[in-house]
Amino acid sequence: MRADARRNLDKIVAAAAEVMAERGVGAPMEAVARRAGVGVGTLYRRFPDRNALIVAVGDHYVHTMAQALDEATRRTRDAWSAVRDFVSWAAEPGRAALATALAELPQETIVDRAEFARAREQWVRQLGGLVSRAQAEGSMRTDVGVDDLIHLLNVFTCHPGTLPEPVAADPGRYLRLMLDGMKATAATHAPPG
Amino acid sequence: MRADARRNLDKIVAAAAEVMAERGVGAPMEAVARRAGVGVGTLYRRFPDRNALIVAVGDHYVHTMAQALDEATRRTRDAWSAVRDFVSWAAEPGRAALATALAELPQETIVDRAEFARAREQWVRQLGGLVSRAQAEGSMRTDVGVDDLIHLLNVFTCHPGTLPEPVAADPGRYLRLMLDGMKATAATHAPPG
DNA sequence: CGCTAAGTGGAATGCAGAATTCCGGTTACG
DNA sequence: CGTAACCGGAATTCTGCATTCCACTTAGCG
Repeated sequence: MRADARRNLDKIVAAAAEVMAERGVGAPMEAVARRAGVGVGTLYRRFPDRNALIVAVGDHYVHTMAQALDEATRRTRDAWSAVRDFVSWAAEPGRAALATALAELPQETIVDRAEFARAREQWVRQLGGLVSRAQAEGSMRTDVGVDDLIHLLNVFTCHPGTLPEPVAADPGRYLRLMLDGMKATAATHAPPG
Repeated sequence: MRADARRNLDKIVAAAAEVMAERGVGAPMEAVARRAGVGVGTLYRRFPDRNALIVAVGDHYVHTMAQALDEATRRTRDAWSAVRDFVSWAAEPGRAALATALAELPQETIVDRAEFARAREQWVRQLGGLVSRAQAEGSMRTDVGVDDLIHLLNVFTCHPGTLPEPVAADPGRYLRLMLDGMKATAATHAPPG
């Protein structure tokens, strides 16, 4: 594969991640091409159909996510701070793009891609471990779980286009509000059941 | 106006509210018609264009909202509980529909409808008063405001289609988490500056 | 009960925007 | 330099929605 082709391919995946975050996985192929600074022809040569592109974005996402989680874990002593750090990182602009894959793909095509599933499962478990530790350390409510965390991450991070503008502008602020609600001291209500 | 026509008109507004909540104000007219159980012809006879329909939905929304707020305020002594009550009410299934109007209309057409603007302003102010009282009573963080509350309501209540399924299924749970994060005791961070 | 104006559904039409193809023109690199 | 690998984007086809129109029903008056 020629060097320039390789470069374009990377640009395309990055662009696709961004565009799909903004407009959903069904975003026009041409929008992706334009954002990547290539022609539609180039896009189609590399990714025969939309699914192929989605798969690429999904892989990219899962990989990046796991890596960030690793770092957050390694950097901090207490679990709660690590969770906080990771969430803040994930909410940063540009990261948003990646989450779309996670949010919308399950219904599409990636689910049955073993490799993707495994990678995703890995970082979810990793985050889950952190949550458990935080709860064991008594710094996090026990009536919320990893899934809640992930869902909320998705809510504030996917489809920025459908979010009220101020929220889209600083999802981190709201995510942190959410985290404050998840702290052990914040619990006011009986656990669900 | 014939009785059956009247019935259909009501069904249409209700359906439009639902559909617009799910798919945005630009939702296909046919989808609205189908949901309402009428033909597109009927829809167009009553509402010559999309705007007319949006206006109807918007009015319906604002009116319902103000009323609910009234009740919540009247029913409870302390402001924080009233806020809680109102938010819970607004998150109930079926209510979601209405919020879209608020979230997307300003850029569209309704803004210049004095009546709508006034009604909206009224209930926002009303909720704002509640928030101020809650803060004065020391039960709510002072680094968040009415706008935050409204934005979050919109996030969890509009476009249920773009929300992760569990969140769409019970937005109230997450909204309450959020409220817990807004309680005075939950503040961990310096107010934004 | 019968009449008719009011009301109805949905097929038909027109169009905007997106998907996908194709190929004459470039460019990396042996 | 030569050429196989790449490009961009015009051209064409496809899809989905808005909007119109009219033959068919029905509420409700006399």
